[in-house]
Amino acid sequence: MNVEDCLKLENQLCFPLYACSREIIKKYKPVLDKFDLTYTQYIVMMVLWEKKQINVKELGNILYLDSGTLTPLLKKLEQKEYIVRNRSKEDERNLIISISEKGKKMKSKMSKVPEEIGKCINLTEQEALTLYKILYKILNANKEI
Amino acid sequence: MNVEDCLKLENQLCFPLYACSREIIKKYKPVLDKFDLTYTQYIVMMVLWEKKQINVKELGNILYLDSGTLTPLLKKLEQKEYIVRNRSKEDERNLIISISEKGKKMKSKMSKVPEEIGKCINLTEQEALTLYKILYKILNANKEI
DNA sequence: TCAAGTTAAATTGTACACAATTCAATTTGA
DNA sequence: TCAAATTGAATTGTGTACAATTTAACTTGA
Repeated sequence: MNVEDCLKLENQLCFPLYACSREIIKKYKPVLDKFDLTYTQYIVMMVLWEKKQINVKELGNILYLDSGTLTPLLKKLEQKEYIVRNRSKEDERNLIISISEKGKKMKSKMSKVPEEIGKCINLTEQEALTLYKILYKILNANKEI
Repeated sequence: MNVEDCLKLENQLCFPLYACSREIIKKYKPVLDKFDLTYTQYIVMMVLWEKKQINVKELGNILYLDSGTLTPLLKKLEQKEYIVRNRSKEDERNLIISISEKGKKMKSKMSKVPEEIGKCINLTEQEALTLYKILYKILNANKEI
């Protein structure tokens, strides 16, 4: 590709990634609004449905987010009573995030969410799988450094 | 997929999209810092290198951004003297964004940027193309509605 | 054993994103 | 023709993102 063309928006890979990510997250909004969750809060809840307990550092590693983003977000989730924040007895530096009963109960109510969103994305099973694999190839390579 | 599994983070398609987008944009930072541009400012400049002139609405359509995001960002680009903001004579509602001489000159200085970023992404030519096509399939389908 | 180094969260400051509203300019239709 | 509707930016308010710094707790090594 020549110098002229390589700086065209249409020849970038990051731009459609960035735009696509935001467009899909917009589709989540009306669905998640019913549960008083933002998309970022929703993926935090997803981690907690699996892990039950986790500290901020580990949570950040999983979600590629730092304490600057997570601290205020976790405080909001605690206000909504979906999680509990507690300092670790063994190491006071660690803040342990635990899911609350209310948070656990929400999971079953949200079981239709992935399906609802899936309907909005016009990919074949095969395309979705290919996309998934390529994205994780990028993410995993990135992590190794 | 059962109800239990469909709410697992690892089974989501949006999450790696969201994480990947942010991870790649982070890679742009040290490169764009040299030009005193953020990633969003950079893609605005890309549009202007091609179009020379465009109003906020059209720019927003291309970048999937609204005036709430663009208005303050464009004011910053004007302060840096990369663009000029002017009301249209024909229709005072339209704000015409034009590239400045300084903005034009920056383009050639930035010709190595896409290559530098490309080196950070470990995809084969074929994978990159596949990813590109799938992302635009999603974006275009979304636009039609 | 305790000063120096490291670590985990929190804080600070900047910059998006975006929904919702406002404001001003233009268009439209009875 | 002019009030009502529409349109394009700007504004307002909330919620991330993230770099850089700070704070407090823990670890380490001379």
